[in-house]
Amino acid sequence: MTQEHAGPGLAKAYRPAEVEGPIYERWLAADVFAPDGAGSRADPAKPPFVLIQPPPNVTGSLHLGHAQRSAVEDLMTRHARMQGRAALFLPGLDHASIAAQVVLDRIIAAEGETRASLGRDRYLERMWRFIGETRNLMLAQQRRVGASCDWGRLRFTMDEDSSRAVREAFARLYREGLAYRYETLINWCPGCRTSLSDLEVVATPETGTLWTIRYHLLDEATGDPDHAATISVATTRPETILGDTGVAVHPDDPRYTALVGRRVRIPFVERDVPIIADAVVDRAFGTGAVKITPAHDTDDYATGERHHLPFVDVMDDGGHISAAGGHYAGLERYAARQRILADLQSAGDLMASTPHEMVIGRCHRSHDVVEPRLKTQWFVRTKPLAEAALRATRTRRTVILPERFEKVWEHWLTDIRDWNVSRQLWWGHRIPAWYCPDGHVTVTADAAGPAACEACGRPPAELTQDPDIFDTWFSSGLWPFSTLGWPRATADLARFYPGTVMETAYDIIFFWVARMMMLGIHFMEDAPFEVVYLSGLVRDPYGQKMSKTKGNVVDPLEAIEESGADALRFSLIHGAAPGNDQKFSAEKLENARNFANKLWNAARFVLGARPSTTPPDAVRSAPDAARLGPAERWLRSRVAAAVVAADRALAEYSFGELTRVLYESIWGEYCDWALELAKVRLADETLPAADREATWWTLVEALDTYLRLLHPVMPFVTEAIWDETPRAAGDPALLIVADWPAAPPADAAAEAEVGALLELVRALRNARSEARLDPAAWLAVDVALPSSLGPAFDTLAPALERLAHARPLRRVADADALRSGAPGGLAVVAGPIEAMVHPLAAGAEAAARDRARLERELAGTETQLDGARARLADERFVAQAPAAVVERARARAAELEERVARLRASLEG
RNA sequence: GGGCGGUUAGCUCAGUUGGUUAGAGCGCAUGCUUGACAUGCAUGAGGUCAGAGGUUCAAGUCCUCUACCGCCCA
Repeated sequence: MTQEHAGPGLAKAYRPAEVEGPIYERWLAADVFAPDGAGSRADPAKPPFVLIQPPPNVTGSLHLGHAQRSAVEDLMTRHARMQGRAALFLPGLDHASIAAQVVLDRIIAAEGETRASLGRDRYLERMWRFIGETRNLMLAQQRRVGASCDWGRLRFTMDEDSSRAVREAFARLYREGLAYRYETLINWCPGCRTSLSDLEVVATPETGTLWTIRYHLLDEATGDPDHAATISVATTRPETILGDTGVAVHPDDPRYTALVGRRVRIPFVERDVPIIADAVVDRAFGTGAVKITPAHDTDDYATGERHHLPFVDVMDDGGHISAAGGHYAGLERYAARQRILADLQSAGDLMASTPHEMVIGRCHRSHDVVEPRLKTQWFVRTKPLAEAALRATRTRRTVILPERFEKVWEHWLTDIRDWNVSRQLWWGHRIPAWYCPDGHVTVTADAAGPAACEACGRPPAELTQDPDIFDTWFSSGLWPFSTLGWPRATADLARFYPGTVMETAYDIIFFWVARMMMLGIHFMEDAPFEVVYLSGLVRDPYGQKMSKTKGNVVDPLEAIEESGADALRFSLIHGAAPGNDQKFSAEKLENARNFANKLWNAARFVLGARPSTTPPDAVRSAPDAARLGPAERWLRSRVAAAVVAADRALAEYSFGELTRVLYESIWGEYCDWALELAKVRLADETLPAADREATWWTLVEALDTYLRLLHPVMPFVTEAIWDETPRAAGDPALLIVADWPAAPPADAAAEAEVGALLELVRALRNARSEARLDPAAWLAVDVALPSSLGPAFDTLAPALERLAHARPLRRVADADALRSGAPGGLAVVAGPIEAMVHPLAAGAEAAARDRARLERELAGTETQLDGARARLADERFVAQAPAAVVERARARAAELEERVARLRASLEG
């Protein structure tokens, strides 16, 4: 594409598939994505713009949510780049520890393998092979969306730099006493065979069963069970009977006072346990007596600690009963439950069973019921870190958008509990802790491991590394600085930390944003970003979350192939507000595609309408102000308004507003009016060439500005058109690095004059339509207008004729002259302008319809006038409202009065 | 149990610090092969802004309560 082929060189319809690929290649070749690339035009005096991409999970293809977020991230990056800031959009991929294992487990299952059959080393090999395949696919998808990432700085959460950062971060936390190893009750997923953080457990309301079970008290004399003396307990989990080490009642419960201190025999495991009194027991629940299983229940754990009860773990890692469960050993936990219930039944000790509404914790990956279990795990002490994160948001060092999320942020960080970072998985960062046979712990950031046991000096050969890996969010939490080279003191780290914006979906605000804030502030002594922009979720047209299992996932590539990347981006940004979910629909996509096509065709017209006197390679400069007509001045003023509105929307991160402004300006003003007004003038050979040139340059200037404003949202089509658009001196070769436009001054007079004349065109069209006159007929129209509009009218009359399909459009002296002409005309009132349309053949029917139209208009206007008068009659309004508001109300009332008078005159005349 | 959000045209959604006549897209109706575009053009119909109360000269917008829908935390 070259300038010589401008206009005619553009195809009749915009075909994104032919345009997008080559343009992306040109951007890459020009090296404009990197803030320090050869093609960068960044001003070193301006602050850099840094957006580290939330790394998508490397496990699969991208969905519409990714496309939406890439679009928003890219929009911000491109805007900043055009403002002359060094803009870093750093891409990445996440190894997604547990999520990846779930995916790979499914794949190898289809191959007849299991994690166990492969073993750790071969499993990890298989994983690297798998992500080698998905990785390139995912990166290609991002390019198709148009993301202007600095691919040279691409990072992976499992690459060497990230590993170094993870080891260093953990070693420092350990030294500072912020990481510790401890045995306690943790969340265990038997399906994933790993512990989970509290966030990964999903509280699920379910209807279970509450069973009442009878335990036999021991005869105090013989120590044998007394078949007559029993205590009944209520439980939803009979299988945990095997781990019971106590029965508890409320200390003030008279039903049981006499039993406290007695012992009962736990059936099947034949364990004798005490009846204890503890205020934690809810007397109203079940029988008022509860079994205590300290190793399998959070509340029981605390009770067990208070009363020094033994902790008996009766399950294994796969959720089967362990050897501690006697002859139930080996049974899956729910099978064991059924067997135990049956055995209780036959023993006569199952007293009742009732449906019970309860909340069950399930694994957010596998949906297995999470088992509380006693395990030794690594924890991060979060309290001090969370306080620092709260300070950052409270002082507005970091702002969360939309602001309402700051409330949940406050709440969660205030009540935060320590973070279990150990996972019993294979795919992830190995915990850099080594244990010696004496139980000493050595933590080191050294990739080679410790030189000796820190405590007793035993050689490395006698030390064993912790088999566990880190929660995937631990490495993610370091992302804002690990990506920049930390812990090494790199130039990137100095220049690009802290970042500017963190864009992510609101559903991972705790998983991720909170951890980045905590760890960023801790290690870098400054919050990792200025703004947290939380996107909503993209749902299907019915409001459902998109998921592979539901089969309602829309592949962004399909949408791109169908309608183009720009259309997809626009449709995902248009009408969306931060933090609000949005439904994706084919109609929105189609509308966006139509918009791209509209812009394309407008450009095709403008570029093809170059006056013959203007050379094809002419350098663009501001049009000659002395030769601008009212339409040109009007357009320039409207463009200025668009720049102001776009700047405002961007400053407020209101990207839906940005697209709304641009759509309305480009389609509703530029295409619908400015181009149509210009057509006549451009074709008018009687005008001096310089006038026609000034008109054309005004159109080109406006197009150029719109392209710049729209580029961050629709980068491909704008770049393609700009390639054909005359450049100004100093413009770069590519729009992506062109300057963001500055708003030219507004022209209030031109806006008022042309605005009134366009209103006349609308009123004439309306009159013709309402009277059902022949749409093809050129109708003679007389116009009476205030003298202030005279010059603009005279200049624009030929264009107005064309737009209203009215010819001749004659200016008459005043309204009386209007009515003194031939009878049978249709009266039209448009603001301060009055007109009389003369139908070719005066029909009684048309006249009647026209009368009805005028009467409707009069009635509506009178209603408005009544309202305006009532308002002004209110003394309190006049006294208390701001003077400007009152003034506007007065002007409004005066205008309505005039309008009513004109309509009345028209009806009478 | 605690908290947050939503309820605006047939559908999907915007709506700035309260201030003219509440907007858009799609859909609908009536027309139009007007030389950039039928992926288009013109005109039109369609809303007591969930309900009730309050603050204010003025409320879709602020406050209180209610109903329904959704989400988060426990």
